[in-house]
Amino acid sequence: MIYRISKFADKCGVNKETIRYYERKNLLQEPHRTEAGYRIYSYDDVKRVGFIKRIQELGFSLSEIYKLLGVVDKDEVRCQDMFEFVSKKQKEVQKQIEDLKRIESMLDDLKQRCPDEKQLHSCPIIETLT
Amino acid sequence: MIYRISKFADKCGVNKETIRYYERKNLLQEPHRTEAGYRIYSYDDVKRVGFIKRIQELGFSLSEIYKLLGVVDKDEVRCQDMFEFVSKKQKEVQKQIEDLKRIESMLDDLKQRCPDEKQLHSCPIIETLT
DNA sequence: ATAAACCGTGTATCATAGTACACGGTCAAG
DNA sequence: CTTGACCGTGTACTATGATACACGGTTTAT
Repeated sequence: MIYRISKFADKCGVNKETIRYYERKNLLQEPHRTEAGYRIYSYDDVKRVGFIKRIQELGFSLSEIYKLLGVVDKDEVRCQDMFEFVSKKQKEVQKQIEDLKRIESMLDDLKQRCPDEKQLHSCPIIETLT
Repeated sequence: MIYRISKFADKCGVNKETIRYYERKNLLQEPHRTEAGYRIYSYDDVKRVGFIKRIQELGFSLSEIYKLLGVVDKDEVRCQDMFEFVSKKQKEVQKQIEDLKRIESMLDDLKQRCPDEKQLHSCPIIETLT
């Protein structure tokens, strides 16, 4: 199974410009080419893009994924390194959750200040924030 | 109390380019000018930038703040509108928290798959995601 | 009087994650 | 054998929230 870029992008569920973009960003190594210079991809490449997309959904940026792929591509100590990567990201996500919870309760606070008849009063939210 | 842009930006705790940027984005109305064309600001403007910055920290984007300021600047029904703005943002933040919690538990799942001696095995995280 | 500090406008740049388009070559079907 | 679909490269553009810089005019301090 060998694909040219359009079919490959379809298989991966992404735009073909995204594939070229990932190549420029070195998330995908230079693919083999036909004699006319067309990129050709294998099913392994589909799996790699799948990996990128799934880990991206877990909150990793492309530059983090680039480093992570460096780990994937080397055999030594990758298990240890992956564990650390994931642990670090987990801590970041936990912090984001805490931050958002604080914001959520501040928004709730603001709502509590509103009078019951919202037509009749000056706005305490604006006053609180000014 | 009247300020030119540098002192004004200092009072607001932002860069003066940010002030000009907010003006371009219509978050600040066109300021009065000296005869030489220099922008001049009052203490009310400091309060307005303070409002922008505080509400930005609550997760509102500048384009949302732009709409919100439209509410602030009109007197009618602003209390009702503010309440709705804040409620809508609160729901968004709650959703973000839920999403991040799901991600956090997925990251935790991945960690659980790791063997105890991280040197010795192939990496289950990579296998799971591939 | 002159240098330093300040202000104006316009444009460019940063990071992030792509998307779009122009221009030209290649390939397959009718 | 020509048309349409596909591919290549390079460049520009999207949104977001600023930040920086060049070039020229103004104000302030010494």
